Amino acid sequence: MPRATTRSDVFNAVAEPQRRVILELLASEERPVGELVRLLGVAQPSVSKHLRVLRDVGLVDVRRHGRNMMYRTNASGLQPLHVWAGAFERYWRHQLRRIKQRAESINR
Amino acid sequence: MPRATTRSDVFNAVAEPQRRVILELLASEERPVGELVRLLGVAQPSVSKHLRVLRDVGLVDVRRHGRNMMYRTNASGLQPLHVWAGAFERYWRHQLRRIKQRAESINR
DNA sequence: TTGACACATTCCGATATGGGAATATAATGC
DNA sequence: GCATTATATTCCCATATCGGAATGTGTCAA
Repeated sequence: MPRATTRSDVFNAVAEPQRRVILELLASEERPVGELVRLLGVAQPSVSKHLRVLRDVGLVDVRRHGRNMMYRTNASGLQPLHVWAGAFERYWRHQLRRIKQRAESINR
Repeated sequence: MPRATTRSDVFNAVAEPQRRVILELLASEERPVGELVRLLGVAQPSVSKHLRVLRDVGLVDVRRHGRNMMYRTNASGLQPLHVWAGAFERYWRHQLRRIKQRAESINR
Protein backbone atom coordinates (compact mmCIF):
# COMPACT_ATOMS: atom_id res chain seq x y z
CA MET A 1 0.00 0.00 0.00
CA PRO A 2 1.29 3.48 -0.73
CA ARG A 3 1.42 6.28 1.72
CA ALA A 4 -1.84 7.54 3.20
CA THR A 5 -3.21 9.87 0.60
CA THR A 6 -2.25 13.50 0.53
CA ARG A 7 -5.83 14.57 1.09
CA SER A 8 -6.13 12.58 4.26
CA ASP A 9 -4.38 14.84 6.70
CA VAL A 10 -2.45 17.97 7.41
CA PHE A 11 0.89 16.23 7.75
CA ASN A 12 0.65 14.94 4.21
CA ALA A 13 -0.62 18.20 2.83
CA VAL A 14 2.36 20.18 4.10
CA ALA A 15 4.87 17.56 2.96
CA GLU A 16 4.96 19.25 -0.42
CA PRO A 17 7.26 22.32 -0.52
CA GLN A 18 5.12 24.33 -2.95
CA ARG A 19 2.15 23.94 -0.67
CA ARG A 20 4.10 25.26 2.27
CA VAL A 21 5.00 28.34 0.25
CA ILE A 22 1.37 28.79 -0.72
CA LEU A 23 0.34 28.64 2.93
CA GLU A 24 2.93 31.28 3.75
CA LEU A 25 1.73 33.55 0.98
CA LEU A 26 -1.89 33.22 2.06
CA ALA A 27 -1.30 33.58 5.77
CA SER A 28 -1.45 37.35 6.03
CA GLU A 29 -3.85 38.13 3.22
CA GLU A 30 -6.37 36.78 0.82
CA ARG A 31 -5.14 36.30 -2.74
CA PRO A 32 -6.65 35.18 -6.02
CA VAL A 33 -5.22 32.14 -7.81
CA GLY A 34 -3.70 34.23 -10.57
CA GLU A 35 -1.55 36.09 -8.11
CA LEU A 36 -0.17 32.86 -6.71
CA VAL A 37 0.57 31.73 -10.24
CA ARG A 38 2.59 34.90 -10.82
CA LEU A 39 4.35 34.78 -7.47
CA LEU A 40 5.26 31.12 -7.69
CA GLY A 41 6.03 31.08 -11.38
CA VAL A 42 4.32 27.75 -11.91
CA ALA A 43 1.48 26.72 -14.18
CA GLN A 44 -2.06 27.60 -13.17
CA PRO A 45 -3.42 24.03 -13.08
CA SER A 46 -0.61 23.11 -10.74
CA VAL A 47 -1.53 25.88 -8.33
CA SER A 48 -5.22 24.99 -8.51
CA LYS A 49 -4.42 21.39 -7.68
CA HIS A 50 -2.33 22.33 -4.68
CA LEU A 51 -5.08 24.63 -3.48
CA ARG A 52 -7.51 21.78 -3.86
CA VAL A 53 -5.43 19.60 -1.57
CA LEU A 54 -5.08 22.36 0.98
CA ARG A 55 -8.79 22.99 0.87
CA ASP A 56 -9.62 19.33 1.36
CA VAL A 57 -7.68 19.18 4.61
CA GLY A 58 -9.02 22.54 5.74
CA LEU A 59 -5.79 24.49 5.52
CA VAL A 60 -7.24 27.20 3.30
CA ASP A 61 -10.59 28.90 2.97
CA VAL A 62 -12.05 30.14 -0.31
CA ARG A 63 -14.49 32.80 -1.25
CA ARG A 64 -15.66 33.81 -4.67
CA HIS A 65 -15.19 37.42 -5.66
CA GLY A 66 -16.48 38.00 -9.14
CA ARG A 67 -14.42 35.89 -11.45
CA ASN A 68 -11.75 35.43 -8.83
CA MET A 69 -11.44 32.85 -6.14
CA MET A 70 -9.93 34.42 -3.08
CA TYR A 71 -7.90 32.00 -1.00
CA ARG A 72 -6.62 32.44 2.50
CA THR A 73 -4.72 30.25 4.91
CA ASN A 74 -6.70 28.83 7.78
CA ALA A 75 -3.82 28.95 10.23
CA SER A 76 -5.59 27.04 12.96
CA GLY A 77 -5.35 23.96 10.79
CA LEU A 78 -1.64 24.00 11.45
CA GLN A 79 -2.05 23.90 15.18
CA PRO A 80 -2.09 20.08 15.40
CA LEU A 81 1.25 20.00 13.66
CA HIS A 82 2.66 22.60 16.02
CA VAL A 83 1.35 20.74 19.03
CA TRP A 84 2.67 17.41 17.82
CA ALA A 85 6.18 18.70 17.19
CA GLY A 86 6.03 20.72 20.41
CA ALA A 87 5.56 17.54 22.41
CA PHE A 88 9.17 16.71 21.56
CA GLU A 89 10.48 20.00 22.84
CA ARG A 90 11.42 18.68 26.26
CA TYR A 91 13.51 16.02 24.58
CA TRP A 92 15.48 18.31 22.36
CA ARG A 93 16.04 20.64 25.30
CA HIS A 94 17.57 17.69 27.13
CA GLN A 95 19.79 16.96 24.21
CA LEU A 96 20.93 20.54 23.86
CA ARG A 97 21.72 20.69 27.54
CA ARG A 98 23.82 17.54 27.26
CA ILE A 99 25.67 18.91 24.28
CA LYS A 100 26.33 22.15 26.09
CA GLN A 101 27.64 20.36 29.16
CA ARG A 102 29.92 18.26 27.04
CA ALA A 103 31.29 21.36 25.36
CA GLU A 104 31.93 22.98 28.72
CA SER A 105 33.74 19.97 30.12
CA ILE A 106 35.99 20.00 27.08
CA ASN A 107 36.81 23.66 27.63
CA ARG A 108 37.82 22.95 31.20
CA MET B 1 7.21 14.91 -11.28
CA PRO B 2 6.20 13.08 -8.11
CA ARG B 3 6.44 14.54 -4.68
CA ALA B 4 9.85 15.36 -3.27
CA THR B 5 11.12 12.04 -2.06
CA THR B 6 10.40 10.88 1.45
CA ARG B 7 14.07 10.74 2.25
CA SER B 8 14.62 14.34 1.30
CA ASP B 9 13.28 16.12 4.33
CA VAL B 10 11.67 16.02 7.71
CA PHE B 11 8.26 17.13 6.49
CA ASN B 12 8.04 14.16 4.19
CA ALA B 13 9.39 11.74 6.74
CA VAL B 14 6.71 12.56 9.30
CA ALA B 15 3.92 12.49 6.72
CA GLU B 16 3.61 8.75 7.32
CA PRO B 17 1.56 7.91 10.46
CA GLN B 18 3.56 4.83 11.44
CA ARG B 19 6.71 6.86 11.43
CA ARG B 20 5.18 9.40 13.76
CA VAL B 21 4.30 6.62 16.18
CA ILE B 22 7.83 5.30 15.95
CA LEU B 23 9.21 8.72 16.78
CA GLU B 24 6.94 8.91 19.80
CA LEU B 25 8.00 5.49 21.01
CA LEU B 26 11.66 6.34 20.66
CA ALA B 27 11.49 9.80 22.16
CA SER B 28 11.94 8.89 25.79
CA GLU B 29 14.07 5.79 25.48
CA GLU B 30 16.23 3.74 23.22
CA ARG B 31 14.62 0.59 21.83
CA PRO B 32 15.69 -2.30 19.64
CA VAL B 33 13.85 -2.95 16.38
CA GLY B 34 12.21 -6.09 17.69
CA GLU B 35 10.48 -4.15 20.41
CA LEU B 36 9.03 -1.74 17.88
CA VAL B 37 7.85 -4.69 15.85
CA ARG B 38 5.98 -6.04 18.89
CA LEU B 39 4.59 -2.69 19.96
CA LEU B 40 3.41 -1.70 16.50
CA GLY B 41 2.25 -5.14 15.45
CA VAL B 42 3.67 -4.77 11.96
CA ALA B 43 6.17 -6.83 10.02
CA GLN B 44 9.83 -6.42 10.79
CA PRO B 45 10.95 -5.37 7.30
CA SER B 46 8.35 -2.66 7.39
CA VAL B 47 9.71 -1.28 10.63
CA SER B 48 13.28 -1.47 9.37
CA LYS B 49 12.31 0.48 6.29
CA HIS B 50 10.62 3.20 8.27
CA LEU B 51 13.65 3.44 10.52
CA ARG B 52 15.82 3.75 7.47
CA VAL B 53 13.82 6.74 6.27
CA LEU B 54 13.95 8.36 9.68
CA ARG B 55 17.65 7.78 9.89
CA ASP B 56 18.26 9.30 6.47
CA VAL B 57 16.66 12.57 7.48
CA GLY B 58 18.34 12.55 10.87
CA LEU B 59 15.26 11.97 12.99
CA VAL B 60 16.66 8.94 14.78
CA ASP B 61 20.07 7.85 15.95
CA VAL B 62 21.29 4.26 16.03
CA ARG B 63 23.79 2.35 18.03
CA ARG B 64 24.67 -1.28 17.86
CA HIS B 65 24.37 -3.27 21.04
CA GLY B 66 25.32 -6.86 20.43
CA ARG B 67 22.87 -8.25 17.95
CA ASN B 68 20.49 -5.42 18.56
CA MET B 69 20.27 -2.07 16.92
CA MET B 70 19.19 0.48 19.47
CA TYR B 71 17.23 3.35 17.99
CA ARG B 72 16.34 6.64 19.56
CA THR B 73 14.55 9.74 18.39
CA ASN B 74 16.72 12.73 17.70
CA ALA B 75 14.13 15.24 18.83
CA SER B 76 16.03 18.29 17.65
CA GLY B 77 15.34 17.17 14.11
CA LEU B 78 11.72 18.07 14.71
CA GLN B 79 12.51 21.62 15.69
CA PRO B 80 12.28 22.99 12.13
CA LEU B 81 8.78 21.62 11.88
CA HIS B 82 7.81 23.17 15.18
CA VAL B 83 9.30 26.49 14.19
CA TRP B 84 7.62 26.48 10.80
CA ALA B 85 4.17 25.75 12.21
CA GLY B 86 4.80 28.17 15.06
CA ALA B 87 5.23 31.01 12.59
CA PHE B 88 1.50 30.74 11.93
CA GLU B 89 0.57 31.05 15.56
CA ARG B 90 -0.10 34.76 15.41
CA TYR B 91 -2.56 34.14 12.61
CA TRP B 92 -4.56 31.47 14.34
CA ARG B 93 -4.65 33.62 17.48
CA HIS B 94 -6.20 36.36 15.37
CA GLN B 95 -8.76 33.97 14.06
CA LEU B 96 -9.66 32.65 17.49
CA ARG B 97 -10.04 36.18 18.79
CA ARG B 98 -12.41 37.01 15.95
CA ILE B 99 -14.46 33.90 16.58
CA LYS B 100 -14.66 34.71 20.27
CA GLN B 101 -15.78 38.25 19.58
CA ARG B 102 -18.43 37.05 17.23
CA ALA B 103 -19.73 34.61 19.84
CA GLU B 104 -19.88 37.36 22.41
CA SER B 105 -21.75 39.71 20.16
CA ILE B 106 -24.31 36.98 19.53
CA ASN B 107 -24.79 36.45 23.27
CA ARG B 108 -25.48 40.14 23.76
C1' DT C 1 -25.69 35.81 -26.90
C1' DT C 2 -21.13 35.85 -27.44
C1' DG C 3 -16.52 36.36 -26.21
C1' DA C 4 -13.01 36.72 -22.86
C1' DC C 5 -11.28 36.01 -18.51
C1' DA C 6 -10.27 33.19 -14.15
C1' DC C 7 -10.17 28.87 -12.42
C1' DA C 8 -11.04 23.85 -11.91
C1' DT C 9 -10.85 19.28 -13.57
C1' DT C 10 -9.42 15.42 -16.39
C1' DC C 11 -6.24 12.61 -18.65
C1' DC C 12 -1.59 11.19 -19.28
C1' DG C 13 3.16 9.68 -18.10
C1' DA C 14 7.24 9.17 -15.25
C1' DT C 15 8.34 8.20 -10.75
C1' DA C 16 7.80 7.26 -5.74
C1' DT C 17 5.40 4.91 -2.05
C1' DG C 18 4.60 1.17 1.48
C1' DG C 19 3.56 -3.68 2.29
C1' DG C 20 4.77 -8.62 1.77
C1' DA C 21 7.86 -12.33 0.69
C1' DA C 22 12.31 -13.78 0.11
C1' DT C 23 16.96 -13.17 0.90
C1' DA C 24 21.28 -11.11 2.73
C1' DT C 25 24.21 -9.64 6.56
C1' DA C 26 26.02 -9.44 11.16
C1' DA C 27 26.74 -10.94 15.90
C1' DT C 28 26.26 -14.64 19.35
C1' DG C 29 26.63 -19.17 21.45
C1' DC C 30 27.85 -23.80 20.96
C1' DG D 1 32.65 -23.67 11.74
C1' DC D 2 27.54 -23.79 12.30
C1' DA D 3 22.99 -22.87 13.77
C1' DT D 4 20.41 -19.11 15.66
C1' DT D 5 18.88 -14.62 16.47
C1' DA D 6 18.29 -9.73 15.06
C1' DT D 7 18.10 -6.68 11.58
C1' DA D 8 18.64 -4.84 6.75
C1' DT D 9 17.93 -5.08 1.94
C1' DT D 10 15.87 -6.49 -2.41
C1' DC D 11 12.21 -7.54 -5.45
C1' DC D 12 7.54 -7.16 -6.79
C1' DC D 13 2.99 -5.03 -6.89
C1' DA D 14 -0.99 -2.00 -6.43
C1' DT D 15 -1.62 2.57 -5.86
C1' DA D 16 -0.60 7.56 -5.27
C1' DT D 17 1.99 11.58 -6.56
C1' DC D 18 3.04 15.82 -9.37
C1' DG D 19 3.53 18.20 -13.70
C1' DG D 20 1.85 19.28 -18.36
C1' DA D 21 -1.62 19.59 -21.92
C1' DA D 22 -6.22 19.79 -22.98
C1' DT D 23 -10.71 20.70 -21.72
C1' DG D 24 -14.66 22.13 -18.67
C1' DT D 25 -17.20 25.60 -15.93
C1' DG D 26 -18.63 29.90 -14.19
C1' DT D 27 -18.73 35.01 -14.33
C1' DC D 28 -18.57 39.37 -16.40
C1' DA D 29 -18.98 42.81 -20.21
C1' DA D 30 -20.55 44.32 -24.49
